[in-house]
Amino acid sequence: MACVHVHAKFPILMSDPFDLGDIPEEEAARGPSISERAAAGVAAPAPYLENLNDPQREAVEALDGPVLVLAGAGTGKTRVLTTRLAHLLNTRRAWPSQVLAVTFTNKAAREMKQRIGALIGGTVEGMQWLGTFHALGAKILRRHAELAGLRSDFTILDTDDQIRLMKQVIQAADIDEKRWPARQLASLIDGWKNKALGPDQVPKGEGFAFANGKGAELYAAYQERLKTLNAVDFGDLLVENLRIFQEHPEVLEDFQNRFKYILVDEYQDTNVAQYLWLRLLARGHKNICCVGDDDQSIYGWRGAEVDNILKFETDFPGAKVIRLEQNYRSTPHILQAASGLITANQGRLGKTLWTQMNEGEKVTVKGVWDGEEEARAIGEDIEQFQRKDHSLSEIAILVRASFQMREFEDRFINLGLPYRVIGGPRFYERMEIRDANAYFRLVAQPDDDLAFERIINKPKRGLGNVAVQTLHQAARAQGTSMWRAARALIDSEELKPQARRALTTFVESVERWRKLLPALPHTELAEQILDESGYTEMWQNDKTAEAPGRLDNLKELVRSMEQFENMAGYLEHVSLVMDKDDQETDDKINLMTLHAAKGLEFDTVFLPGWEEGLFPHQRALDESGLAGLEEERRLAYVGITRAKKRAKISFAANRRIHNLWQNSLPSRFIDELPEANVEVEQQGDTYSYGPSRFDEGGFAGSDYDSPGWRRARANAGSTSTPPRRAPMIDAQATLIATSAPDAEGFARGERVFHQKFGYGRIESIEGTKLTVAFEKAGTKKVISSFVERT
DNA sequence: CCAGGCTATTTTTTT
DNA sequence: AATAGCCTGG
Repeated sequence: MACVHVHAKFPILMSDPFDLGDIPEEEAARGPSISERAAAGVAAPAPYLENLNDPQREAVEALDGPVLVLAGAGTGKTRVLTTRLAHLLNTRRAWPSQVLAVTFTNKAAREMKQRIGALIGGTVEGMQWLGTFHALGAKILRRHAELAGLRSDFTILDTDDQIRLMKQVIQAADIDEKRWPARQLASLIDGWKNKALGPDQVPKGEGFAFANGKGAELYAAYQERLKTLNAVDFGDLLVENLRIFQEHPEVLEDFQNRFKYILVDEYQDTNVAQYLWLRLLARGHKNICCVGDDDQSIYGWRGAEVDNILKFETDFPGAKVIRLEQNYRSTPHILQAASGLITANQGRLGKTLWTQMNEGEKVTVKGVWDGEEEARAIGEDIEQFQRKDHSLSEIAILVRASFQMREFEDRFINLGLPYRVIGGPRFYERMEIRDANAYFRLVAQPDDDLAFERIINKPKRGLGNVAVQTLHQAARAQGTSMWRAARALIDSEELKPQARRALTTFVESVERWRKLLPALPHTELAEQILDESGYTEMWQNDKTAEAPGRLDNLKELVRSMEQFENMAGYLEHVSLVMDKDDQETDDKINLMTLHAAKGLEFDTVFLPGWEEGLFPHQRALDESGLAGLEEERRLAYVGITRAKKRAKISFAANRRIHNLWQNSLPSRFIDELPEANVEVEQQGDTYSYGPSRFDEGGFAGSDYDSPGWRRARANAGSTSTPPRRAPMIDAQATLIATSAPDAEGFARGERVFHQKFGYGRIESIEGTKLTVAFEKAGTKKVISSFVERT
């Protein structure tokens, strides 16, 4: 073994004897020798430790046993994580290949690799177990695929494939796909997999929730279909791991021995399956370190269990809990505003964030007339900042729902302010990219039925529904894939001559490409496939506005394939990594949802749309009650804590949602902000009214005593109008949510008053929606509860 | 097989 | 309002 230098920069990774994929078990279990470890201790304290504060350093140095690092916003979480890892390697506690480091997103994994590389120098190639839960799950599953009834070249289906497959399963079970949409089943099954429940473990009640009790049955059928397709979905990547670990203890033991140290990022976002996976793997050496912040748990709706982090100490006895509370990001006002808000939540571990920074500006709250004015006001603010040399890329607008973005985009285009939208549809999700990938998949994996079906008639080859159905039946009858069925069919008389000819050409082409697979560089082959299949041509002949963009994307796709060794490598990447990292560095305003903002920071953060119903979102309240409300509040907390210097909250009195004008109340979160850290901003000529707390305080210039306003308040605060559903009340009998009342008592032709549009006459009524011909504003659709009888 | 019209839908999003 | 997915009729 190479001699050991203990410096911050040295080629640790080159000497890892375990770096070579599969290694004998006993060897894997052996760490660096005693003398090596002792030598490490003698060396001068590593320089990277010196820049840490006390708790940070403690978190880095507490290498043994379970550790939970509660890292508040802006307290140097990533730094601790990466430094800890570097320290681990540097002190020779483990070889890089013996450390399991898990993140949620590919972005986080990339970042971690980069930063570790910078710390210890050189490459991080030896860290073969650094990645997302899913990527690591896939890696393990590929090694032991046969134990799960799969071949190691199984396909990983994305959401789209999943839903198409479920559609087939639903149809096969003779269930009305209209009444019981595949989407819904998909999310149910997803939820079950997040909880690590197999088809036989689905709780009775939940299985009943779909297709009159067929839920679990369909789940089982779906799993069966996956197995025949030699495919898994995202959830399976972990669930199958769990199954293997449970059924084959020797395999589990192998991994337990291998992973001497486990590191987990964003632990508050883990779901049950991930938690079980970690717990099993950590049972070996018990050196597991989880980093997270219960106050930033905002993914409950997709299976994350805040409970995991809340009960860490119980799960891992003897766990050390370290709190990182010194914030290096925000000013005291911002920090206190956020802290004050989050104290309204019940289930939390509790942290007290503090900072050494100077006081700074208070958080501002502004009420505006409607969404358009909100965009106008923020646009003006930004122009002001711009004049003071505030860089645009240090400004962010964080919205609750993406439809809010439009108003800002419109406004910015108008003002000529450059902006970028973060998040949104991803590269690999675009239709043309998926189509291209389906071609590649079919070539590389002949039995991939979903890929086959996707492109069999794309471009149109005269193989329509009839032909596809025939193929389906043939495949099912023979118990093979559609590809094999197709090959058999072209030698038979079953298809019409036309279809038969088309299918023959198609099959021959695919076979030709398949032969080229080992011979030709995969990028060249990709180009050839796209050309010869007529796929490129299809878009060239398409005269719609998107066509040129799609062709560009295809070119970009082929270009980006270069970084992979071969087609198989590319396909694995594409199924696990749905994002593409091209980080723009231009000076532009950042526009994104609050969810997308987690982990980011900006000098100035605008937080528009703080209105009841939008934020907290009505649906979160309706569907998850108090838990939903608390998650919304954490989202607000995340939003405020993104700001380094300025946080600017606003709310509108009127907002158009789905073309309906809604009258809105300021968000309850506004009232929960500590008064001392908030400044109410007013625009001189703007009609505005204050949040309830400011009611008495004299919020000048408002006429919130109008009938509409009174009515709106009454509506939100009481159940005087009969609610459609029972109002949600929590244990303290606090009203959480009431659903919108019906349009009871209104009649056509009646004269009404609306706060925004004035007087008008009702033209028609559909449910709670009224079409009203206003005297000044013209005909509009409005919600009945915001209209006052005159 | 395709076009065009109809209807239902519209929180957040990763892998 | 806008859009996407689905069905029906030619």
